[in-house]
Amino acid sequence: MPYPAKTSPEAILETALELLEQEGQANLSMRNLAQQLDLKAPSLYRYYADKKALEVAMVGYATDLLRQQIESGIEGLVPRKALKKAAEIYLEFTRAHPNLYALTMNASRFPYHPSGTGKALWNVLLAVVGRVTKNPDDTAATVALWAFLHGFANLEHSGMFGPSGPKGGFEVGLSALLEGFKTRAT
Amino acid sequence: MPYPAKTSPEAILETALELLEQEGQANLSMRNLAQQLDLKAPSLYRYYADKKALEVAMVGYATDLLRQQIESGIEGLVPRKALKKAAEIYLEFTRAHPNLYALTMNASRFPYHPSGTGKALWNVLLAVVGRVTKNPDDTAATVALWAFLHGFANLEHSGMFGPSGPKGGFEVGLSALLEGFKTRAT
DNA sequence: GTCTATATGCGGATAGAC
DNA sequence: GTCTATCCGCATATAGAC
Repeated sequence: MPYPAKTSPEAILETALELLEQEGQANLSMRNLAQQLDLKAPSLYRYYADKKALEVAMVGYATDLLRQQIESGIEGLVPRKALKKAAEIYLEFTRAHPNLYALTMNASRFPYHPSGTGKALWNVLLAVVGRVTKNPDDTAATVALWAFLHGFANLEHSGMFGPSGPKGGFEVGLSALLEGFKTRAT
Repeated sequence: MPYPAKTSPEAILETALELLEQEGQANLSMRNLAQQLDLKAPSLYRYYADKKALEVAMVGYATDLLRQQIESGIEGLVPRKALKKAAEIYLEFTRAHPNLYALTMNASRFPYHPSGTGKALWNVLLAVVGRVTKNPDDTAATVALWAFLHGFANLEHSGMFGPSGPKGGFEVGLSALLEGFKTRAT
């Protein structure tokens, strides 16, 4: 008869995030998570209906955090600088939380849900790009930037660049896209 | 006492490739694979030491096939056209074999091995980009292109573009990169 | 609210008979 | 070369006692 409760939805979420980053997605099991919280696995189901519900919460946290970091990081910058800064923050985020980012983007398992935190993040990127291309709803250009950022982060995290590394590929690609987007504005 | 053998390394590999595309990576188990071949799982270990060895063979097949398709597809094209064509073939490949492509690029599990088929594929991309940037060893630009292609393919396959789709983002990004690469040549 | 015990299912891989 | 039988481990999730 433990009072008060030994845990909470927030504590579970926090611990899950830590466990994900430290042990990787493959080791994020309800058993391991419970162990970290000095609990047994069945107790977790009082707070999250199933594992997917917990993952949805984790993805929501991730997209919200990234959006916040970008929004505050680009404040007061002119369009071009803002886009570059947003790209850098995005990449830094994928480096700081590689497994959380992978979970977030591996979300083909979650049904598309337009009114989520992912939509808010998308809108921030859309606005940043729009200020450069002079088109506030430039889906195509935003998709292009997103693809580049995501691809670079993913290849880097997967170790696909090998021991020699990307050799300035990020800066070159970002500059080229910016150049192309400027042309697009005229 | 079955003579001749009921299977072969080649037949196993082929069936594994089919099974991967049809059922997805999660369902590619030694048991399922054996069933497709009218075998029992233990028999497979006579031909591949373990599952990882089989996956290595699959990745080798994928990178080799993609390299071949790009090489023959760009034959006789001028540099700019060749790069565009190579990018299109790359994307088409990821659409034709999404799960095989994912396995190939998910290869952080495989140790980096410079003398594999992946290196040959990289060299083709390097040459294609080099003809545009007038630098036969332009690692940075090749990384940028690769990141864009991989990112776009990955986001598309994950359903991250949502119901509205990428809205021309591929063409816009590719043109922007090409534009930037041309500038790089001067 | 947490626990033990369990249902149920999956996977990779091996030993040893035939 | 293929098989049966098995070991061993992992997982999500539930029932019901406390």
